Amino acid sequence: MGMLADTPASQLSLREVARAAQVSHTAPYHYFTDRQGLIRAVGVEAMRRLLQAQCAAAQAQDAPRERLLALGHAYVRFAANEPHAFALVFDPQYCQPGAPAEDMAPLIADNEALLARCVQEAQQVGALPPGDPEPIATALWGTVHGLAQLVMAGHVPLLQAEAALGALLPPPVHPQ
Amino acid sequence: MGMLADTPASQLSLREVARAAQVSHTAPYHYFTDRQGLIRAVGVEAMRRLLQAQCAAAQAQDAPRERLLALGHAYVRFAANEPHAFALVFDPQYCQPGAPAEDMAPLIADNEALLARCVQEAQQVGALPPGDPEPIATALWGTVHGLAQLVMAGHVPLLQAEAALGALLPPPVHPQ
DNA sequence: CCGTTATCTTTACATTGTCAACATTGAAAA
DNA sequence: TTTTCAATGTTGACAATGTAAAGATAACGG
Repeated sequence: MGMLADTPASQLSLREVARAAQVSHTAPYHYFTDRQGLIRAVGVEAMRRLLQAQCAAAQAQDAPRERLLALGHAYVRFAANEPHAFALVFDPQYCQPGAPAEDMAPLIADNEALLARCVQEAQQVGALPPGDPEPIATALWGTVHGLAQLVMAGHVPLLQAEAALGALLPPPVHPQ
Repeated sequence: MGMLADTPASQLSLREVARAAQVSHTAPYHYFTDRQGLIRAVGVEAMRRLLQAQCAAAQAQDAPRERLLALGHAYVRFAANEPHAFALVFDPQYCQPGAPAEDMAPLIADNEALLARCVQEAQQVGALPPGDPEPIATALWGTVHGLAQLVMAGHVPLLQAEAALGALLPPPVHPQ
């Protein structure tokens, strides 16, 4: 019984997934305590993929500024490609950060560490203004997160979002 | 019959609002075609309030950079204070921008115009880099939108988000 | 007076999440 | 080998929901 591979939307019904798995409508109750339990599990799985996409993108770039940009692109692209999964990861109704699922918390920590590391490297190279890296990291997270959300909702096309990403990070000219 | 004043969450049931209005559970069908119709109406109302909050904040500031910051603060604060309303405005399930409700479209246009105006004024004063204002506006929208979303979801406390907002907009020193 | 319109009700139905009460089955324990 | 027991499933029921159809009531303009 290996469902979870479908994950169409966030508002799937227990009975639908049971039907899709050719199984009676209460069978999922032996694997998840709740409808929320099922959806949370799908959300954790999605978060794992999101983090992995960012890691891959970051490792593929050497220069700190390009690494930071690649991180943002991966974030936005993941949201554009798997909007349901992305929305689930950040839906406080299912995955609230106050009390994250046991297996969700380390993923969140890893992701924040990855961003913090990239921000500091970019600062050391002068691609970001010096000073406390925390508000800068928060602002950048907000930017990519907001662009992802706007692309998902259809307010901004993906290309425009990617262009905006590059426009905000200080212009690509090395000073001198 | 003037309900709509309650608007607790986005997942309210038709029958609940009917009960709250002391009315049979199908009475709302004479005012809204659908459950979606009801929620969409609430969303339009919320968007109206969001736009008005931004206008008020912008008018209260003279300097372009401070006006832009005030705009962002108003945006984030609205999301923090009325998360359900904010989430509704940007929930593509109810208010999809591809085919916005008739009364939603002008509000969106007004909001984009307001941001574009503030961005251009900030550029003229040197508070933002020159060049095509569109990607800059998109990036700034993304930033405030993402911070709003992260505050709502509980990933970032409101104070931290406001600090990040200030940290991203180029440092408050006038060049020279 | 008659017809129309707005407003609301009652009744009904399919779907959903959840629970309780069994069945089956395979492996560990006796 | 027999017994026990947890894992995995089933059937049947319940309340709540969204939606539809039909009718009731009142106001009001011709």
